[in-house]
Amino acid sequence: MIFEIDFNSDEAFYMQLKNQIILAIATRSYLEGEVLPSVRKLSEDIGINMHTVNKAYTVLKDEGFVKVDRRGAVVAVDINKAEDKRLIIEELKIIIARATLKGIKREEMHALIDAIYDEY
Amino acid sequence: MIFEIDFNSDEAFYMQLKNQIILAIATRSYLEGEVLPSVRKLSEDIGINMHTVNKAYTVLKDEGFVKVDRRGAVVAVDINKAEDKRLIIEELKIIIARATLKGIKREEMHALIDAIYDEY
DNA sequence: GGGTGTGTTATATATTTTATATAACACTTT
DNA sequence: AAAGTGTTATATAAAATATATAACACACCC
Repeated sequence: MIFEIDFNSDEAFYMQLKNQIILAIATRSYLEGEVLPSVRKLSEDIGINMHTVNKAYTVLKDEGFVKVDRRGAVVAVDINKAEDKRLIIEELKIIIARATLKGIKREEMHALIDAIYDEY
Repeated sequence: MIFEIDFNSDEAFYMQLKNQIILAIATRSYLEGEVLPSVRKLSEDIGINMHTVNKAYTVLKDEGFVKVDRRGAVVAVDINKAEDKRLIIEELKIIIARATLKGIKREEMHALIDAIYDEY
């Protein structure tokens, strides 16, 4: 799996990487129990600092997507945490507010959701 | 309409305000053509700096939700901008990746979407 | 016409966040 | 033993965020 940092983006590097890893897990590019690349290896591959990769891994751990031990960062999704779900719904409200105002009707949104779920 | 800043949140003040204003527009608390509170008034009301409110307004302008003239910031949603839609879809992919991993199934997501659309 | 209220711009300062660099530590695996 | 893990510590630099004070150009109203 190749991750890529957009150095011109205004999104923080660690956040870009975190999101790409979440997408990789959702699309089964990484399976439960698999070990992510080491912070040193990945930082070299994508051209950012080791500590920035480490921050991405730490956030992924805090958000319940991986567990980290001496072997490395292992995919381990912590499901059914009420707090996670609440946060997701809050973010959904905002993005759908934007979507409605930008002319995305309910039916189109459902179609988008289905298309995305089909990839996961 | 009352906006409120969570001073303990790790989300930037201008971003909190920006999102609350978008929600207010989506829920018809502010209608097309209405003037938002002045930057000075609103900054006093919610307890943050004038320039921070101004930044929220500027971002809302850049994202096509208001137009700003000498009268103030007027609600004026710029619909059907392809770039806006593309960005929304990108963000949807990430949030739905998180949702699926956290156990939110397709049917539940559709239900959530409907519930949110019902409020708009 | 003068006062008030707009957004806007400029300058300055302080804090926090982000990113990088180097080094070392404790532990595991080979 | 050697190499590879995450982790911690320290340091530095740049960018983002937030605040403060002041002024400007314009619109509106009494």
